[in-house]
Amino acid sequence: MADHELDELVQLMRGHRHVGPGGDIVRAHESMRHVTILLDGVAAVQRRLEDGRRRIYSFQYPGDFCDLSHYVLPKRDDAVGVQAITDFSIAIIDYTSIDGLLARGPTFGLALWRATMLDASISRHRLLNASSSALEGVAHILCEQLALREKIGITTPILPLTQIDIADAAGLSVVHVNRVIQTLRGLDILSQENHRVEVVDRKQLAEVAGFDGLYLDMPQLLSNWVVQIDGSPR
Amino acid sequence: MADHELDELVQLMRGHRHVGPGGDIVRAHESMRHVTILLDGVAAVQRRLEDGRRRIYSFQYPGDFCDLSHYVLPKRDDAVGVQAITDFSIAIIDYTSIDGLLARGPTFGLALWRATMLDASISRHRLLNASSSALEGVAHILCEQLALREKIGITTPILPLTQIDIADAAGLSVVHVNRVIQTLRGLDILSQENHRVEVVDRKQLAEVAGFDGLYLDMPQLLSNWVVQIDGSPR
DNA sequence: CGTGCTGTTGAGGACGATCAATGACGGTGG
DNA sequence: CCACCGTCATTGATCGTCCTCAACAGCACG
Repeated sequence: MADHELDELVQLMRGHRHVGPGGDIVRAHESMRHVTILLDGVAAVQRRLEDGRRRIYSFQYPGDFCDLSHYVLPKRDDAVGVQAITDFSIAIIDYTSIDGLLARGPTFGLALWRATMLDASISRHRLLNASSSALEGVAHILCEQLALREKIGITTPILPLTQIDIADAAGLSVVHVNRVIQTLRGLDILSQENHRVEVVDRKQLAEVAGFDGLYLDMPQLLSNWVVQIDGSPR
Repeated sequence: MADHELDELVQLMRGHRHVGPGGDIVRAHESMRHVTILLDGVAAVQRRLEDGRRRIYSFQYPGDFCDLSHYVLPKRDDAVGVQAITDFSIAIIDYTSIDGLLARGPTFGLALWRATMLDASISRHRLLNASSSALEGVAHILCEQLALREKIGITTPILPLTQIDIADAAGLSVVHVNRVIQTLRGLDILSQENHRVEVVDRKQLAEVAGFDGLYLDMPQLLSNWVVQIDGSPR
């Protein structure tokens, strides 16, 4: 997508809003008339089960669309919601604006299609990952998050995720995630500091995880641009 | 997508081809200049790991596109391939033809985007499913396959999958899948006949699986039409 | 009539869940 | 300033699920 097309998209954004940690951005079972774009912060795409457990499908960073699926498949109700992990802010684009851009030519549609394909690809990758050990699984999630954050210019080795978040993303119990983290600390991959997930040896982490990173190699990413719009420090 | 648009698509198809069980339709690491459409038979979207194991991401039926992801993300190499489960035949559409249709207006692009979104949605569902028990997992896969087959007019209660296929799809060992199948037979959900997966009590199967089926409720499915084109019995 | 693939069965062991209790930290109100 | 509470992190013990290894039976194929 060329620069002037990004500009057009940006000009359609309206209604900035702030949300605190734990707040819902996209509630399940809610019908929408606009898509939401994450401007700053971290969010979890998740699903709540009847018994109160939750499953995190992916994490989102600035530049990600939160609820494109509702635009494409409005009837479908996955019971999938998006929840704030940290403080953050969002912008909104009306469906009618999207309609207009799509009608203009195939470029914009291709870009959105591509974004969805990437999501699907990452989901598939998660499936692969799911069948391996807990150590590998957790390490893989950490690698993936580091890589995703780096792509949008966030370079701290400290991840803003609680062990609960990691457990729900990895499909493990919190207790076991804790033990895995202890192990990673023992291997000098995570810092010794308690109450914090800080990666100190990324190379070894990638080795433990069997992390490839190729699947994140996104040609023509849709991200990278919101940073310029928002300009807020992170 | 309206009927006349489907017709256009059909007219762009060329190069029918037959493949035997076990054959590759889409090999990993291969660059393409066309997309492939499954006309008849069953295929597995899978990935081979270094150690020889394989992981099945999904099964495909007539009307499914085998390799849309290569069109959208040509650079990306997931090492994902498509393999024949049964005998089957395919057709081919050149990238240039797709380009042409996309340029014509947003309808076609939306349909393809939607198909991808559905894939992503099914992948996510699989992730949910993965964290539950083996019994639930296998039952869920069986339900899903029955539902998918029904959508395109296949109503036999006999699934053409080996226990190995099911194991690779569920992320379980073959041995354990066998035991789960024994259990399902004991519950009179599967037929007693060995060497065959035949569902006799679908309702109870759905109950065991916690199967919802809503996530397969595809508005404006891209399938259903190849059946009319090909006309071959199944 | 061997050879190979799928399915079946048994025994032992590793991994991760669950239950339960405690510690560390931050915020709130008396 | 301190007691109280909620959330997150940590640790121990026990138990169930599922994997691995190993052997064998049925069936198709040449």
